[in-house]
Amino acid sequence: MKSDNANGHEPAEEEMRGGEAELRRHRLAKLERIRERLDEPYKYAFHRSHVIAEARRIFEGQEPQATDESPAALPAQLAGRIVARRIQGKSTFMDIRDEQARIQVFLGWKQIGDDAYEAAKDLDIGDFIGVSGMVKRTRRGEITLFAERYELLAKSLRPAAEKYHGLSNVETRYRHRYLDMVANPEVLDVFRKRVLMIQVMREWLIAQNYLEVETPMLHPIPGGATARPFITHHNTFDHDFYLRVAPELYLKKLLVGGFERVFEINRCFRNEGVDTKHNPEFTTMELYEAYQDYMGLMEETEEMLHHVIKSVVGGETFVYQERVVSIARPWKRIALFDAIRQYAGIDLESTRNREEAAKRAESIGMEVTPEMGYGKIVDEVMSACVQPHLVQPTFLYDYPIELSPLAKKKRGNDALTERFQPFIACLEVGNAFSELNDPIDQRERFEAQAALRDAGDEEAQFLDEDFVMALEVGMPPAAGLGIGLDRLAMIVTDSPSIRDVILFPQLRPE
RNA sequence: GGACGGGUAGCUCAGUCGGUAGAGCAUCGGACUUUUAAUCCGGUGGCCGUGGGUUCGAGUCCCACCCCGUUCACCA
Repeated sequence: MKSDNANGHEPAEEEMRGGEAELRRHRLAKLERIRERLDEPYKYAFHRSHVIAEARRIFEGQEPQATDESPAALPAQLAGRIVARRIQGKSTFMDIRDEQARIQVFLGWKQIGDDAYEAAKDLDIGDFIGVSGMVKRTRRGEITLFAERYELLAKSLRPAAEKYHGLSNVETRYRHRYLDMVANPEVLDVFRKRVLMIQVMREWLIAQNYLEVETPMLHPIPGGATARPFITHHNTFDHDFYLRVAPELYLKKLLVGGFERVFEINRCFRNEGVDTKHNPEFTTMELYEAYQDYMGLMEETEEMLHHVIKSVVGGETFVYQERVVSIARPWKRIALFDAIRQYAGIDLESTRNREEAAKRAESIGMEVTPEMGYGKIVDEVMSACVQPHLVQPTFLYDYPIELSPLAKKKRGNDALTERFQPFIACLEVGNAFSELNDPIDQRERFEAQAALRDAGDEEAQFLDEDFVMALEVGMPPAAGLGIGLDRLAMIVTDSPSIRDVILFPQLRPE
């Protein structure tokens, strides 16, 4: 059983072209030799005395002064992946890396013995090894683990990426993220930041007495956002379901049921285009707070985002794509129509007539197509003329009612809703409003959406009877907020593409 | 879906006017007992994204298609 299972008839070999197969054959031959020496190349465990960063830190702490006679040394057993190797006759230097740090390992023929030194020739870049010895500095000052013993912990059969340029092919980086992480360890930092960001936000919400809940991903009726859904099928019900486009309606049903502060951090799915700001599945945080309105929530949102971003970037300013962003409070707040007047130079508020709005948008060079309604025109002007100016954190508020079928009308202005969106570094990172809790109004809004749908708008929302029924049971006044966590992760990690902050972004299947 | 750019060795990339497909790194062999992008000598490694076409001859020119990126459209 030991030695006759590694000689090369695996299907993987057939998929490889010449050079790659040859590199793999070399490693398989080494694997074979290792087994012949009765050394299991895939170990079960290894006891580390320290992680590498810790060993380095302790060693640096006990280093003697330059005048001191005896050199400092730390006995240690460390483990990691071999990331570089410099063979020099009867001595060899290797760099090994664990999750946090790297360290140089010195293998000396005299120190580890002839057989072990010879066997070390079957080690490759990419292998995991465990090494016991003393941490000391070399003559050139490099902190180094001088090996007394080493053992192979796991053999790598695939060649490593180029040591200087690394792996830069974006398709390979996204399709095989593990290769990206191995070749470009700074990628780990991006995802650590993303994880920290979500963790800090969750802790903040829990500290504010929000209850974290989970609502369905499979929806009989897609709701809570204007978006095209994915369709899936349940076999025993013999019924189609939709992957959720938003958790909104379920979360509001929980307010009806009696919870007063709920949030959910989870995936949403939208069957739409893919680009640097959109992945088919993405992560949002949605919260709902009873007895609150949008202005109160705006204050809270600012406090939360400020806290989260500061915790992750370590200060009140950071750079996103070469522009300096300051999150110092208070953040700028501007009504959507004021922003349009200011940045686009046109007034879209004084008319609610679609044709007039189209004419004014066209006057500043916007293209307006026949199927665009009033709300859509406003949205387009905002995206084109206002959004590019919102480098510093800014809340836009009071959106036209056409764009917001789930938001409450603005007090004293039926044409607007009490809605706001936070923008940071010109990215839309969220959406919030005073939640519509009038079931009659809500039904009318859904009916307006149904009319849009009949007119061919595939993204218009469906009438959700159970949701309207819930409102009829009675929902307290409330404000709700959604934050796009992938977008926020882009901002705090200075990533130009959403794919850089999603571990396994969706690509066309090979 | 449109426009533009890209796809050549395991990785990073050259490839001129259409004339035998290259480099560095990795890998293999040799030298080397303190290197760190180690160095020196020698070798292996190619469906040039796929399929057609033009041509005596195509990595190179033409057509179609596939995949990736950017951007526009749509959206968060």
